[in-house]
Amino acid sequence: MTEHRSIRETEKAVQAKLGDTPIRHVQMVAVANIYRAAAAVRQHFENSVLRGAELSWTSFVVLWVVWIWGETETRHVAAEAGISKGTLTGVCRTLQSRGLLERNSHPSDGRLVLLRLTDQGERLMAEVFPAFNAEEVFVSERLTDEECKTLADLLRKIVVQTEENGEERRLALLDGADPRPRRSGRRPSRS
Amino acid sequence: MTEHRSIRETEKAVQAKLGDTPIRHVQMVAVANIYRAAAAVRQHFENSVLRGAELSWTSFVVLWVVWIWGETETRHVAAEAGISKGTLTGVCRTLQSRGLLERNSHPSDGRLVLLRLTDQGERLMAEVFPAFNAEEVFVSERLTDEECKTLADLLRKIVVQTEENGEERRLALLDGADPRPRRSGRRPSRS
DNA sequence: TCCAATTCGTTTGAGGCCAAACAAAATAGG
DNA sequence: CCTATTTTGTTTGGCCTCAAACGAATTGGA
Repeated sequence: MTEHRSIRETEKAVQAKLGDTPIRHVQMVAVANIYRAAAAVRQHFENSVLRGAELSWTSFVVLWVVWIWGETETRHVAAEAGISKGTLTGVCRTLQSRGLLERNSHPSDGRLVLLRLTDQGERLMAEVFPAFNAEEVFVSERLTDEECKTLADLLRKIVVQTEENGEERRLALLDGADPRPRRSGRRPSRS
Repeated sequence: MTEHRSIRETEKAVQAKLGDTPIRHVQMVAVANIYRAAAAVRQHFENSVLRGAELSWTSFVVLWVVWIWGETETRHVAAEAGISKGTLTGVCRTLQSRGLLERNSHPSDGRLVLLRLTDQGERLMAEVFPAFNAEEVFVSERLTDEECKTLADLLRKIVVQTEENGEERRLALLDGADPRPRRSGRRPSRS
């Protein structure tokens, strides 16, 4: 499979490149591994359980949120699934066209849209979720239950840190300057 | 910011939904948090250090790999960066067009392509990497160095598990059946 | 009772993302 | 030699992804 260079080798190469610049290694390795693990896990799920159900990771997560919480406003679904509202619009379109999801407008607030699983969506999730959990168990097979808890706990601290202090930090880094626009994205219509 | 439902609430809702079906919760939470943390961290980095340099997460990782290891064959870069070779082709095109990366053919094996940073790429990385590491420190601010090591270690076990046993597992799950093609992707030209 | 400000979901534009199909090159085995 | 087979990077097709722009709807003041 994908063969990576060893941690030790990498550290040495980094040190050689940086020389004097002081680098905090443990944090570097921790963050790198978060991302590597997330990619590996996602890959495995998409190519095992999800492939059979013709679902991408994201569509599964969206279905999961709506399945667990019942009829839900899109803004909550986007937040819970960890995707932008624009992305959600597209994913819902796909799921709706496959007959798994239903979109209804809110009875009293015309801006809101409510999402609900169709019967077919319910049936799919009842079948896929246990298989999904079985893979969660598989990928964490080398961890004890206790270690899983520790892992979840440490990761939660990182999530909380970025969510609670991230925005302030980003502002501080800009130090008054205007944030650069993204390289991609919609441009102003005209001035 | 994004307000999530509490773990406890979620567990309760899941239990209500699943009722009898036995679910391994600690693994579920651990895997969910890996993904949540990866997304949160990536978001923070893209909107802080990387935004200023007009780099996406992936282009940064690609530059980083080539920076650390020097002139490298594309297949190694893709593996190290954790992206598919097709994705790498596109990312390289972007980086090359911005004058940060150079592509040279291998002197003795005509199939290979070698990647190298341009001087401008070198300069950019020398500037961006320390800032990047500072953000790695920021997101792990609530963890001690010891906890960072533990975190990296637990995550590594998950990566190793999926990389060493994932393929076999996926084959076992199929149990002889042909793997379904992806929903998206190139179709056979004609038969 | 307006009318400004806010809060939604959608659209837009550019890029990232993968697997499978593909083409070019190198290697292996007669 | 010369033909399979293998190994590379590239192309393709369909989706995901985000932030900013946008329009529709609601809310808050005066």
